[in-house]
Amino acid sequence: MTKNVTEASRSNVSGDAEKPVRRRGRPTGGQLGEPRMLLLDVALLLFARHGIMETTLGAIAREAGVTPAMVHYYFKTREQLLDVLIDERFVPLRAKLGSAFANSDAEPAEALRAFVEGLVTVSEQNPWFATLWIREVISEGGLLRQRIAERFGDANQKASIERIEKWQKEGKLNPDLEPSLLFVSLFGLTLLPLAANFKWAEEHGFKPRRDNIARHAVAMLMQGVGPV
Amino acid sequence: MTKNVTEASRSNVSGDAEKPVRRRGRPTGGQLGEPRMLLLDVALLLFARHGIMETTLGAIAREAGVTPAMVHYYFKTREQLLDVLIDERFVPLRAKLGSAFANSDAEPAEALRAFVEGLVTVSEQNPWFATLWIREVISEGGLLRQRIAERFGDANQKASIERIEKWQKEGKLNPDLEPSLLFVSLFGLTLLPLAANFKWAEEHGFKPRRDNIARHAVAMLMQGVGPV
Amino acid sequence: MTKNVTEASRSNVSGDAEKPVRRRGRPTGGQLGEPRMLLLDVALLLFARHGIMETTLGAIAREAGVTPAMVHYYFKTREQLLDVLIDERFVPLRAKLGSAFANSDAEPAEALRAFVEGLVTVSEQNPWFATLWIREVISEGGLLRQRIAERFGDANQKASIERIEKWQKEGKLNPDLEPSLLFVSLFGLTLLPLAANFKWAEEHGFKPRRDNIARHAVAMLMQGVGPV
Amino acid sequence: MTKNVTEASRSNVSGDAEKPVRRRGRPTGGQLGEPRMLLLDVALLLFARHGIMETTLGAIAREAGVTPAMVHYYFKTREQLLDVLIDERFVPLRAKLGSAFANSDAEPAEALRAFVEGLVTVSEQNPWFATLWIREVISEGGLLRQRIAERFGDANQKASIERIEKWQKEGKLNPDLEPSLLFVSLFGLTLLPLAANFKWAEEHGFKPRRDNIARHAVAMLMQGVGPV
DNA sequence: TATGAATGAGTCTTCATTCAT
DNA sequence: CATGAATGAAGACTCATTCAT
Repeated sequence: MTKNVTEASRSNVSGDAEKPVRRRGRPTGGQLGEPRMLLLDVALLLFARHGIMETTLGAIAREAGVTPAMVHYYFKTREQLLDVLIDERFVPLRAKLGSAFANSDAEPAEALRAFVEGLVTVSEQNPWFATLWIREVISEGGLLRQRIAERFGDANQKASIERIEKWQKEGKLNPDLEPSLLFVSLFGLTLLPLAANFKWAEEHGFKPRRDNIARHAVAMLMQGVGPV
Repeated sequence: MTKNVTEASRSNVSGDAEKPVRRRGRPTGGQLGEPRMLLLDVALLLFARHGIMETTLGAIAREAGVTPAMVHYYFKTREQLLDVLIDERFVPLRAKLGSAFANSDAEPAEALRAFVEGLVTVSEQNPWFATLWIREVISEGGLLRQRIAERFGDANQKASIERIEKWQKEGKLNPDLEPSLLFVSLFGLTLLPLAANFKWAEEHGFKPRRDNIARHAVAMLMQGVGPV
Repeated sequence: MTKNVTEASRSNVSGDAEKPVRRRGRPTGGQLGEPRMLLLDVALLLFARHGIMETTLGAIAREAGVTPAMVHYYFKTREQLLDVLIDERFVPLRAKLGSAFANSDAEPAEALRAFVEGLVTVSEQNPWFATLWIREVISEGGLLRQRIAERFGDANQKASIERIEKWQKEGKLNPDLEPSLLFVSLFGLTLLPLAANFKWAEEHGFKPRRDNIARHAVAMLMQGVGPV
Repeated sequence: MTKNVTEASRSNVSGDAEKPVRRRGRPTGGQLGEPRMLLLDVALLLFARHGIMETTLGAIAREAGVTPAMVHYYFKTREQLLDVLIDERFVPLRAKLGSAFANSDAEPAEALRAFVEGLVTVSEQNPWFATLWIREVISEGGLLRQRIAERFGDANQKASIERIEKWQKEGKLNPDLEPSLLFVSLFGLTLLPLAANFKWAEEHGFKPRRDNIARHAVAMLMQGVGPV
């Protein structure tokens, strides 16, 4: 059969190593829904690497070694792919983080430290987390922001803020802090450095400064910049 | 990627009025190069609102009330528009911030506080600054990151880091901090909340919590979360 | 450059009916890759009719009764369409012509006559051949020139030239000829008249002067203009 | 004044040396209509170098060191530029060649030889002649073909053909030639090699093989390929 | 379940052309 | 005379999406 020029000539345009997660060849068999999971993984990887809008369904398909039509087959539309990603990947993490804090009856400072360390741990286990959270969740206009907000009423958030205010009144927390900003600050001390520094799959082994980030964030948290 | 999905689904996602900055009608007279400046303004506004890749030249043109061909007339390519934006809008701000810190011979903590307040001030005067810096400069893969780096060698950055290390050795700064992360933390304490909360030009009057953000950041900076 | 001037002003410049090769309606069924071949045919037709640069992908699509996007689907870029055209249409013909001459051990004059007749035959069977060869291969700056040269090292050409020199030394060929120009002359005696006169597919039946061209060229070749 | 990126960044895209004929700076004074002539020269140069359709008014303007608007000022439209070019540059040459032949009462073979040598001479003095004649005049669909034909009724051509037929009947010319093709053949023996080999202005001095081309063409003409 | 073929809508870009100055 | 600014129309190319198989 005559073949179009298409695939053959497509060159890897970005300088990235960009090794496909999996390439060609029939799926290795496996469970039902396997390709679906693969596609979600690949999507997260590329979304984090290049941004959501910058990542085309075609790119995801190529990286996963399937046809663009198949991405469509599984998720029907780009929008729905995002929805699925949020429901199946973001919400669980976010819930875990949230409840860990909400249920802790540790001392305030200790609870916050635990939260921060939880953030770093989660990011370590999910390389896409920091980048996507910073770029697409926190930032005004981020593509995931509204969706996540919808699926995650602000009851939670309100409770947290009130808890902080209570702690401040009890003299257990720096009273100059702005309760509504504290959580953003915690993200800023952890996810932002991670988003800024994370070198993707290309960096085999040697994950740099992970510990440092946690230690640094905790240091800021506990004491600020001033000397002991 | 296609913009149509976006367009279709973001229809005034944050309730923005999305009123064009200026509409039709002959240029209001004015200085030479006026439209060029208008276009740069509009571009920054939309880049910050929706992200760089998400913003088409056509969208900029529409918002500015000109034809897409005219955007092209002034900047020739999308790439060059970015370059101009960086050279004429980012670099000056960045230089101002940098030199303010570099030349300060105040006490460490005081210098950092000044830097943080400078950041907030700059962001106040340039509504696009926080969002774009967080999304497109700091974040790995951000579209402005490399360009800005190119135009802004790391000599500067290195000097700052060494200065911090020196301060730590002199016992003037919390020794548990990671020098290379301190600046990212400062961005995280200021720009991140700004990027997260800023409601654009549409919000006439009532600029919320600006003071709070500076105060909160300084509080974190000076003392951490702990009570006095 | 703009096509609109052209389009507007060449409206059936040579009285061509300009009937599309095929119009709308579902593909007539048929073999796999059928549209690809159709597109190649149409492309050659239009390239020969109007020149390569003057022929837009859109024009090819229109003529073939498909969407511009589909041309793109099959060839991805204009450049690649040219490459395919060369590889699949030009190179085979050129190879046939070349080898026919190279392998002939006929007398010199006879070999040249055969080559000339081969040229005319090929042009008869491939209406686009003469025009495109003259305009885009031979002429300095022709769009196909370099590409064909790349795919067709000059080893061949060199061998032919040396053969001619040998013949001249053996007294079997007019010694006043310039070996390196002989082949161009042969093209000039055959393809140039063809390129100048050929009325395209539109002219059903009645193919004018084909025989004459061969006869004339051979007459010039064998004897020049002088009387017997 | 703020300057658009436009000019500054336009890079010379083709590998050609492409030294502008004249650059910037006010016209050096001079006679009325001077720029007009310059523009015609530049246009012919570029048309021959890159083809007519491929050459934009902008390119001509740049090469001539003027604004695109000025090209327009002098010629109003692209179409009219072509018309002017034909009237002022082609027609005179063509007339000279034609009348030289028509008025010659030399022996047939001698008249043809003179015509051929005239062609080569004209091409030598007008580097653009061969290429443009081959590509845009002789070739079916050439952009100049129809226009030149219009301005140059075929009375002339008919007369020439009849003259040739007469000569044939008188036994003064090879009777196997096709009268209507003889002139095309002459072009093919002279202009085609010239069009194929001409290296533009870049080749300072050293004009290769010009003499050879005339000699070769005459040799073919007088005697064909056969040995003496 | 999967995909090759096809397309409509949209992107950036180019260009000839206009016009006020 | 000359041009900077502006634009409409078109060009190549991209992409999400559909659909028959």
